[in-house]
Amino acid sequence: MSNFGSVKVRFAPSPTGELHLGGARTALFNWLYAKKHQGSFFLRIEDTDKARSKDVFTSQILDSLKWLGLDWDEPLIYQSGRQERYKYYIKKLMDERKAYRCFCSKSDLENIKEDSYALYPGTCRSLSSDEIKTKLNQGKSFTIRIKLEEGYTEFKDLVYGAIKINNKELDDFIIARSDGSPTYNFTVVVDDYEMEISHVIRGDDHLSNTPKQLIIYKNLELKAPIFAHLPMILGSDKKRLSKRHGAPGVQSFKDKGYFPDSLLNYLALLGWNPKNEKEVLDADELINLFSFDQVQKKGAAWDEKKLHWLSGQYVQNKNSQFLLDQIRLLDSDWGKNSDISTLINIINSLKPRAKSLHEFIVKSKHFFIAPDTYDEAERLKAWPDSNATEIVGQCSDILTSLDTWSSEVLESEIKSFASKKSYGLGKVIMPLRLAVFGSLDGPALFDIISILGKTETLHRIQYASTRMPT
RNA sequence: GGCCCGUUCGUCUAGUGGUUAGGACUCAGGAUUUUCAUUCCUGCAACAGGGGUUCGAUUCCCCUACGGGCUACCA
Repeated sequence: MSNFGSVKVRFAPSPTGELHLGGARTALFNWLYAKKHQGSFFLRIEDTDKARSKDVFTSQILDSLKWLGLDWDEPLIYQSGRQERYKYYIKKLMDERKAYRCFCSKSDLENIKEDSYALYPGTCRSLSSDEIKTKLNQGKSFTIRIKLEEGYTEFKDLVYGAIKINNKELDDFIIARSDGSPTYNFTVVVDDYEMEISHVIRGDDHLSNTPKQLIIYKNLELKAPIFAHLPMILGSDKKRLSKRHGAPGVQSFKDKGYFPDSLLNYLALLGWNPKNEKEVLDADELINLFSFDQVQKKGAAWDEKKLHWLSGQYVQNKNSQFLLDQIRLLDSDWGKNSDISTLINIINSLKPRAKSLHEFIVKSKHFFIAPDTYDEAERLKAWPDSNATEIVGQCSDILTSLDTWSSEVLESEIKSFASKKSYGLGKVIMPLRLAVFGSLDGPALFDIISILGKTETLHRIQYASTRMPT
């Protein structure tokens, strides 16, 4: 923490799309840093691009942040409501002659520049006041450009270290458009200053913008914050994640039944490492361990397989009642005809097999719906001949005669039957499993039968026997 | 084109001027299990290339290649 005051950070999404993985990671690191230093975490909606900004995206972004548990401090800032402040600072620069009007039109600029890469040559930089007056009287529109001085601009990035660039590489860039609206680099500076942001933590696509912003700070004579740039998150093709390339939204992970804490955990591991070998870390641990010197400089491709694995680790650590509540949030109809204790039993039986809430829903299907068809390959495997049919029939008789219906009793009865007949256990269990569950995969057979109950189990066997080899 | 940034197993990463270059995910094989999964064990697999500096470089420096970013009256 700096000696100058408390840590204040911000996440500044533009509402031109939903929150995707990259944005979520940026928000997370800001949040972690704020929490670690008992600082504040603010949100600023950069909605000045009127054409692309939409309110629905703002609320989607806020919803996603809430879901992730990245709580922010008030107030929520909208750039669109701050036009007067930008004007104030632009006027200040104009008054102090640290910025100037540029009357060049777009086509002028195309002609002036030798090629499209060339810097603005400063055509209007030293117009006389008479010239300016004349152009103004002619009603010529103008932009406002910042006046660069010779020299170097340097700063120390918390992730990338010392960065130094020659101001010659930059030109007198535009800070206000011809309609008077400020450009991004300018609004960021004004906002971060007025919000008293101590640390600007953002994607490294802004690394090259930082010198420009520093020049604005300098011309405005404002104290600049500390910068920390985060490497990009890439897709599996190693390309930068962006809205245009179909970057997955946070919402889609919620829909797939991933837990917010597992996604947060995963995201934290992308571009940062806790410097120990423990990877399953809750928010408190992340906060505790977080540090910029363990942040990577290179982009990181995200990998759903690992997220899936991590999610599975979280499933194992959740209690079953919680899982039930969460499943119901995803699908309010799930198991609606069963009582709670049955549902808890189902969840328990599926727990080691499910890596997301969604998988509970998929894998539990045949607890609720009796199978009516059987996969051909599985039939061949479990019911190769009439022998299987006979075994299932004998099991059915045993089950019918049972009064006590528990996993343990079922197991011992079926096992003793198998050994009495000298059947391998698989010879008994496989055909039975297919008959009652419609699948060769799934929870322990005796758990299935015990959860299904006597009536349902016998029904299913009865139906299956009509489909078995004779 | 210019400037900035980067490059360790397929992926996420640890790491050091002298290491059998470590872990995790994935994948393969094995053990356990009534199936699947879990769990456990084993295995495959990396320092982009070339020059230096050095007794010795994956590690420090330079170049090249490759990748990314900025170079907008987008953010």
